[in-house]
Amino acid sequence: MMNKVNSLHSQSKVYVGIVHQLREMISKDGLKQGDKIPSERELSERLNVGRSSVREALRALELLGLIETRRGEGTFLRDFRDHHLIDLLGMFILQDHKAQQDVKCTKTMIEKEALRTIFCQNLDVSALISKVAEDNDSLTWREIFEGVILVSNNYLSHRIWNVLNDYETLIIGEKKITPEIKEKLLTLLQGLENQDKESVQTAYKQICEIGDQELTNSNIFL
Amino acid sequence: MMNKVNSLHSQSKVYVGIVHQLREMISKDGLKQGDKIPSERELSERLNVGRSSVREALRALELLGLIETRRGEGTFLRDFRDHHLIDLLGMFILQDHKAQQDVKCTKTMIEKEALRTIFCQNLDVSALISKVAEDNDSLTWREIFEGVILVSNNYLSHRIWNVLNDYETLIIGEKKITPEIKEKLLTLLQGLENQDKESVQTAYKQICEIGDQELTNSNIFL
DNA sequence: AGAAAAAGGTGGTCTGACCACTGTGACCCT
DNA sequence: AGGGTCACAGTGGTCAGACCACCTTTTTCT
Repeated sequence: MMNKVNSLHSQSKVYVGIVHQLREMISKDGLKQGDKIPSERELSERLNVGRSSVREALRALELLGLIETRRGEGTFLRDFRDHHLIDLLGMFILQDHKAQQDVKCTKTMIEKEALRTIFCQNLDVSALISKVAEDNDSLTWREIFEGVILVSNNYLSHRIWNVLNDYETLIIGEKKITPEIKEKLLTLLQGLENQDKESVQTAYKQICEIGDQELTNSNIFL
Repeated sequence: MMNKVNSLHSQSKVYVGIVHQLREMISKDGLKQGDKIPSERELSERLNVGRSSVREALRALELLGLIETRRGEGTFLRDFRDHHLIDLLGMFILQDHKAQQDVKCTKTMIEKEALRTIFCQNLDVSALISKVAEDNDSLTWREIFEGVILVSNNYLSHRIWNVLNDYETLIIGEKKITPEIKEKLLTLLQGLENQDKESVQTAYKQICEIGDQELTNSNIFL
């Protein structure tokens, strides 16, 4: 008898096939984060494969942070934002300076594009402005730009940005919001609201410069 | 008797400990890409763990693209830049939210950024020009823009673009290079070479419009 | 009814077995 | 000596079964 996994992905190893089966299963059954997936033994039976192969697939996904296993309970889907790709990759490619630079460029690209979209479509940033305007010291860099990108309404970019930001944070630590940056941020956001292209551009550029400056001071890897 | 892996990472699961051991082993022995790492059985013995646990760790790293296994030969380190970060993200993040619009926007963003980089740094695109200029009917859309992005020298963006392009191709099929587009492409590339910002922008915009038009004709999902 | 004990399910790990594939080296024939 | 063949050892790929530790649920006892 032909087993399901191999019949669909005949050239792959079993565990890779299982990863694919799992993905299909998740989307077919509409599983969301926090939902429980079948037990290892049940998967092993349903897919006609050994439990060790199921575990190889599951452990791989777990290392990536896509699933979470709780002994005695079962295996559950995690919030995809929580994946550990970053830690893993960082662990292995930390020494690659070019990679770091690529991360920074790509992240900046997404931020700029988000600002551009907001500007061109004149999207509402008033919520962000009041958030920044609040005298809140616990405000993080991530919250701000995550907000910006969310407003620009590109889910995919948001995901990618999150990954890149995690990576950067891992390497150089959390960026602080200084009063100086806060001021520039307000200028930027108000520029977006008032359709003042010039001030948006210069403010963003200044923010980046300040960030870079801080980066070179704190990056122990450079 | 206490085993090595658990003595160092007592709270972790065994396979996670093995991943760490492996990383240390790699840096201590100065292993480079292409080098062979010990066999599963030897690792199992050296670390005092079961072979299945070793395999769970190895399979996870393989799924990430950090190592490569060849049956009958052994396990080898891969080029770390070949990691599958993006592919995996694509597989699990793009699955349910089939936000085609997001894919298109993000892909366009990368292309524009690449063009901008090439323009600002005045990078050499003569190779691309001659490639397009050749009367070669087998020229694909992918080849062109992959070339553009490669010239811009952002590996990470390149990887992301590849995934997005694959995804788009899967949904709407391969884009054809019509003579009209070919002409615009040449205009664009020559604009890059001659530092003619205006013609680059308008040519790219026109290319996108033509592409969109074709897209709405052929997209069976819309 | 409430608490304690037992049972069943789940992931975590190890062992041993078998298969398919690869490289190597001994062996044989010319 | 040269060239080819073949058996063997090593490697990853997979499976089955056995424990263990832990959690939840059910049953049992007080």
